Amino acid sequence: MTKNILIADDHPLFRAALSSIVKSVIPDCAIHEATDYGETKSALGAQKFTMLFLDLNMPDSNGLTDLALLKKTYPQIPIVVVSAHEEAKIINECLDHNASGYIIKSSPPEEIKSAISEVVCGNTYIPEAASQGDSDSPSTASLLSTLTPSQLKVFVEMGKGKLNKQIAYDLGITEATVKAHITTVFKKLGINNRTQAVLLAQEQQAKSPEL
Amino acid sequence: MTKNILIADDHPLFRAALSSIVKSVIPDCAIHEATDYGETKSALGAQKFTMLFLDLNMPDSNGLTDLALLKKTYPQIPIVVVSAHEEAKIINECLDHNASGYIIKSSPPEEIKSAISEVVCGNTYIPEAASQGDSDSPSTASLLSTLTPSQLKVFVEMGKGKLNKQIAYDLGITEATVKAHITTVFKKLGINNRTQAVLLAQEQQAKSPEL
DNA sequence: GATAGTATTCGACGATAGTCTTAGGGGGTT
DNA sequence: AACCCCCTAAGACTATCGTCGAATACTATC
Repeated sequence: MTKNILIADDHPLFRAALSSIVKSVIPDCAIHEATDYGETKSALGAQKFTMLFLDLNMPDSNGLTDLALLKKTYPQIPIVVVSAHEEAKIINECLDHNASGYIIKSSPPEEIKSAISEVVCGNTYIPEAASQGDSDSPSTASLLSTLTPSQLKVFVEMGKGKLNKQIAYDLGITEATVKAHITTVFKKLGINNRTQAVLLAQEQQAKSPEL
Repeated sequence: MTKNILIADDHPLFRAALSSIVKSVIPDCAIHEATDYGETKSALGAQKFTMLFLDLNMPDSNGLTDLALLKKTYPQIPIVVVSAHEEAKIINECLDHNASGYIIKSSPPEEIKSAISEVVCGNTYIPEAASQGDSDSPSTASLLSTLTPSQLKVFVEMGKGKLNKQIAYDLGITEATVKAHITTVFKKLGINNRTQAVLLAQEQQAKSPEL
């Protein structure tokens, strides 16, 4: 069976480079590309993919929140996060969100190859930089990963500064339902109003800044 | 007359280096140091200073917002912003806030010396990197600089996720007054609710990230 | 001194946010 | 079947937010 693979990155050169590496590891595959988060969502909705390479630094991306949202929507698709960052914290937060792997953009092609090989076999690839234990307090990322898909959607929209009424309209649900989700989200995150939610959402975005 | 000069930076080595340069340019001066934004405020309140070197990346700093607030509180004290950033946008936003100069941390000592010389003469020092014109749309920074001191204080507290009641208590005014300020701030910034204000405040902080 | 503009202050009032309770339908587990 | 969780949603209620009008005061400019 031909495997559909989606590469989501706003950098054309990097898409091409990653694409050629993927083809060398998996000759029997069809590679699709997305240049921003919107295209990524559309592509995932249009057809089935067996793997997704996701850059969290795309122009319209909400960072780790997007990873969480995609993973909730398509839990069966392995997601390999692609980023310039090497910090163990960020890598671990991605893994908290059940990413199947993490590729540092500056890695040598050989390392990227082995990472892809691991993931296609169903394993998780973790760069050496993330080996240090990081289990002090429940990270924001792990808190966010306890949110259900609907709760995450509401959280994301709330993080954009929208009113409950607007969120309800955009998501096609009632304002009462939005409020219900928000109340649950607040309890799960240990906060009690929406400005703190916005601060949390921003904090997550700050962890995946531009190159 | 002995000049009191305040160096606010969280990096001990850099404070020492900058201090020695300042002394070489102005032998007749007393140099004081602050390691975070809180200490900076305390020092400015305790005695008069003739110049302030301000790092916007200190741990408890709110970035450009702090610069605006300090400049509103002590308009007569020349402030030289010290940062690792070289982007013209950021530099221009600092100048929009009436900073008297901008020193890029990686600059050679000679350039720092000439910058200090300019500022002590009452001139404004602008690094070459900021020469490009940048007059497309009214920047957030210039919008923020239209806020009065009281309005800025409320805005900063709001950006921390506080309730109006808490802001009122902290600033020693009535909740009604806080609300009135907030309404004015919203109109000036062209927004209509506090979550968008938080997003703007975060955006300002994002422009002075860690080294 | 008169005037205009603006900052600061505040109370009143409508709008929005958030909690709690209740409830029906769907999916999965034991 | 009984149980649990998710999604949805309505009603009622409190809290918080945000706007408006109005009073005072501080400019500044004529």
